[in-house]
Order: sequence, then C-alpha cells, then structure tokens
Amino acid sequence: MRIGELATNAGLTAKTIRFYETAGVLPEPERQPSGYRDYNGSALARLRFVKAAQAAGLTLAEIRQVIAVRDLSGPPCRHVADLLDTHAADLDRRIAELAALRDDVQRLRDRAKSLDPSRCDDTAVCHVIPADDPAAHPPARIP
Amino acid sequence: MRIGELATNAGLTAKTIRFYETAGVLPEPERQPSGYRDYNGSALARLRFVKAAQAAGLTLAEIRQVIAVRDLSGPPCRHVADLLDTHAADLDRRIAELAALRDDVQRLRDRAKSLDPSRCDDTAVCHVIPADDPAAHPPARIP
DNA sequence: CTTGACCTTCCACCGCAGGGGAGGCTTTAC
DNA sequence: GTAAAGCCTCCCCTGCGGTGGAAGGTCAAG
Repeated sequence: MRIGELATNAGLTAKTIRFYETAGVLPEPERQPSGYRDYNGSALARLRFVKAAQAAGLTLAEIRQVIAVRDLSGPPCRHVADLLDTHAADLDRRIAELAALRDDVQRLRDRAKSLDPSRCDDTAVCHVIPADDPAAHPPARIP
Repeated sequence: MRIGELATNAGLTAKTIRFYETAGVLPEPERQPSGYRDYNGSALARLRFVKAAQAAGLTLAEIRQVIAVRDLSGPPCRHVADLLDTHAADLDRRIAELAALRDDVQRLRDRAKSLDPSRCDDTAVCHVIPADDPAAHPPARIP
C-alpha cells in the first residue's frame, strides 16, 4: 500500500502521515525500490489507534509515549488509564476555569447594558471593561 | 518613566511591553535623547486596560481592534459588548465540547477497570482505547 | 575610569498539529 | 511516447503570546 492509499483509507492526507512518522507515532515503513513508502495493514491499525487516542484528547507526544511504553514493557493499559485519569482531571479544571470566565464575561456584559456610552471616561479605553477590575484573575489562558 | 519602571508598576516585563507596542495595543511612546522609551501615566492606564481585557478573554488582536474603534468613532462600548456576547457564546460552546470529551474520557477510564491487561490484543497498541471507537468525534480541538 | 544596571535593536524559538509549495523522481493511463 | 498523477525530500508558514539571547549604547555610583 502506498502512502496515498493509506491516507485515503485512514481519512488523512499523505502529508499528515509523513508528519506522524517524524512525530514518532508511526514506525518507518519499508520502501519500494523506487523509494516510495510501502505500508502493510498494521499501519492502518496504528493510524486508527492514533485517531482514537487523539479523540480522547491525548497529544501526539503522549501517544508516542504510550507506544514506547508498550514496546518496552508490554501492554500499556495501566499507563493509559493513568493518562486518562490525568486528562479527566485536567478537563475538570479547565471546564471550571472556563465556566468562571464565562460568568465574568456575562457579568461585564450585563453591566454594559446599564452604562451610558456618553459617560465613557476619556482616560480609559472603554469603561465597559474596568481597568481596575478587582475580580481580574490572571489571564485565563485557554490552552 | 522608563520601560523597566513601567513594567514593574504594571506587573509585566520590559520585553512584554515592547511586544505590546509591536502588537499595536500600546502606542509608541516619546523617546528620551538617549533613545530610551519615555512613558507617562496613560501608558500604565492602557496596560491595566489590556490586562483586564485579557482577563475577560479578549485576544490582543481584539483589544487592538477595540482601541482602533475607539480612536476612530469614539466610545467602543457597543463594539465591546458585542465582543463580550460572542465570547460568552464561544465559551458556552467550548465548555459543552469539553464536558462531552470529559465524559468520553471517563467512560474509557471506567471501561479500562473492567479489562484484563493480559488480553491486550497484539495487533492494537492498547485495547483501553478502542481503535474502532464508534463514538469517536472528530479530534476535539481545544483551541 | 570602570563596573554594573539599564536600555536599544534584531533574530530566533517555544508548543501544537499540521499545511504550502519548490524541485525532482516514478508510475500510470492513453 | 507523452502527459498526468503520485511520490520523494526539504524548508518555510500558520496562530498565540510571549521569552531568550547577542551585540552594542547610556547612565549613575564608586
């Protein structure tokens, strides 16, 4: 199977597959005499795993690590379970942060309705966003 | 006021302030004969606005736009209110996405407890993450 | 006069997951 | 035989919000 066919089967582009190879989540395949990559069925299984793991929120670095753990010490199930635990906890944290940010934004928005634009302070950019906001959390990065 | 003092007062680094200048959220200040930047109090007010707006989830590009709107057509309150509306809606969407992802991850995690690692399929990387996951959403980008 | 703190510009880099395109082979179809 | 796909490697680009460092100018104290 050449790279284009594999890409079509996996629902990816050839570019992405080469990128996965350099990213270490897909092993280097055999080469045909022409130099073309020559894949077998296990590459497709691997790509399906990568997609499923990505859908579960794992980064390529984590996926690479899972694969390495498996290659070194057998089934990485416990490792994967730990990763999933960590991700669930991260997601909980991020959801809570975003919910708090949403509430702040909503509060500002509601306050804006009760403000008179003509009374906008000349020294500030816009009084809808109070520069001395006491509730100003450190910029809520949304990574 | 030189850049270091302004940075200390604003709780930023001098690097960041220069970056804000190139990003267009802070106007170019006067220069001392030495070439050093020479700030007045309005720079500090501006930086406070930028921090507050960032805390409200606005990007530097949006902040720059708010400032431009203000400079062109006066108080940008309505524009800012619209931005806040959009951001609140975006946050709602993203919170829902993350919650769905969190549930998926939790489901996988729970399922992992009931699996026997010794039965890990040799063809897959790890059966905790099913490669034929039917619930696999398109990779839930977390932008 | 020299040391050290502060400032200047410019260029490069981080993570993350790829995308774009150049320049050059090989394979396939007509 | 020739044109069109398809593939190869290589390097640069994206967005976002900065951070790091090099090479050099400036200012105050000792």
